[in-house]
Amino acid sequence: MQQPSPAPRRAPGRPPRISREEVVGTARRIVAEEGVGKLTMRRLATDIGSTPMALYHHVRNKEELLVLLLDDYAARTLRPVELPADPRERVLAAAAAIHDALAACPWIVEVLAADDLFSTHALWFVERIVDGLVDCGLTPERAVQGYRAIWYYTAGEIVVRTTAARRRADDDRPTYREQVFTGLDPARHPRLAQVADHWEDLTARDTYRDGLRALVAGLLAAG
Amino acid sequence: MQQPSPAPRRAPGRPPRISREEVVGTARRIVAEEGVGKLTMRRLATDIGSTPMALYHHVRNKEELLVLLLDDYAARTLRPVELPADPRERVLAAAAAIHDALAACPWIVEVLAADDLFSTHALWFVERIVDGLVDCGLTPERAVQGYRAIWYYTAGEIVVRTTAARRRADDDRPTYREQVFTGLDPARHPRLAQVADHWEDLTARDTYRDGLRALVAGLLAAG
DNA sequence: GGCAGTTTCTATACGCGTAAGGAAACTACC
DNA sequence: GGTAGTTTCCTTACGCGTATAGAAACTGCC
Repeated sequence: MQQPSPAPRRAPGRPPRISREEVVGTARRIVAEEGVGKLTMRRLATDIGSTPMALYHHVRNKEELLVLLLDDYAARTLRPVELPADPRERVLAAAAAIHDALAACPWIVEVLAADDLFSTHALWFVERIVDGLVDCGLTPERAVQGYRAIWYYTAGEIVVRTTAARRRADDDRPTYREQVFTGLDPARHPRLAQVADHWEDLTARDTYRDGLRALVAGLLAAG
Repeated sequence: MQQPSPAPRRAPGRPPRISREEVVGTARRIVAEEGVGKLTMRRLATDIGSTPMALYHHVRNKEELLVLLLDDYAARTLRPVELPADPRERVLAAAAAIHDALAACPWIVEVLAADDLFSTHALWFVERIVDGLVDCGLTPERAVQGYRAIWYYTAGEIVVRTTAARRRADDDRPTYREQVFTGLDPARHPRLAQVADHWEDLTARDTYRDGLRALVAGLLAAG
């Protein structure tokens, strides 16, 4: 009977002085304290007490670091919670939970544009969404497609809104939207001209849940 | 009776040697011939026969250049077309037209995350969508919110899909998705485990129009 | 002609992400 | 102990976007 493999025999090669956890943890601190704009590989290296290129043995590149940061964030904030018993409401609540968690930390926007399963720690919610859709009568296949539609809608909402907000922030010139509406020809675009005055208010309003409800209703009706 | 203002009197200051149109046009050529990855301010400057910083008098920064490029692209491809008479089908067709045009040039993804009105030249389609929703019985306000939901869904679909594709392209390691699914615990995530095998196929399928149809149906039912 | 005023272009420099290559620190085997 | 192999770390360097400062080329007014 030989030892299977978990022998704690030291690995060959130079022993590491920093760990992936330390990299991610320090990065999280920098982001939390000074914003994602201050997170550079060079800064991160000096904070850890190492050199920039040393980081690349623990993290493939900066993008992967950001993905790990998002995963870390999800692990800390996304916890299984009490969800409604009614399946449709369960879908809505799970999607809204993901949405609100992501919307609360707007720095991940670029990472967000990642994939449909953005984090292991969000899997619980994904499961709840797919499960709820199945309980509503969808086939598993259609439930997955429904989940994807919800994810597109959610990710799109966050990406569009936060990048628009960011541009407004570091940019004092008039919005592209404003330019469009001032030069609007009521003859060619009567509907838009009609709502031009309210547009700003309408877009400022948070209508994520309304759209989500409509999307889910449509998905269920189609299935 | 004095001349109103369109006197072609030369403006003061050093006469420009390059124009914004030339900048955008050359940028378009580079992108078309060698891809957006080859478009750098330095390369653009040498192609024009100028210096990098000279570009910044005609374009605020690279992001604005990309926005202009997108606008230019929209101007060339988005033309008013024959749309269905039925208002709901009109909404679907207009949204799909925007979607297909954008999906066909995946380099704009970051720019896409811009705003709800991404280009003057898409206004015609936006008008058609809002107008169609009103004709379906929505109030103008709800029609605008409906348009925004459609835009979120559309932009999200494109952003998510193209960045996922890009990552797969310049990355031979297993997908994050694959990693997640291999380590999936059927006890905790029965639904996901159930569809794990089909997931790859399901996500490869283009379900944009299905989701769009569901979303619009839900929007109309709610209004 | 000369002297503002205005606009455009150029030179230089900074910090960024990271590719390439070599030095350093360990294990395993002789 | 010596040598080979392996992993980690450091040094250097490249091209990127662009901030800053000043030179250059024009107009209008004296």
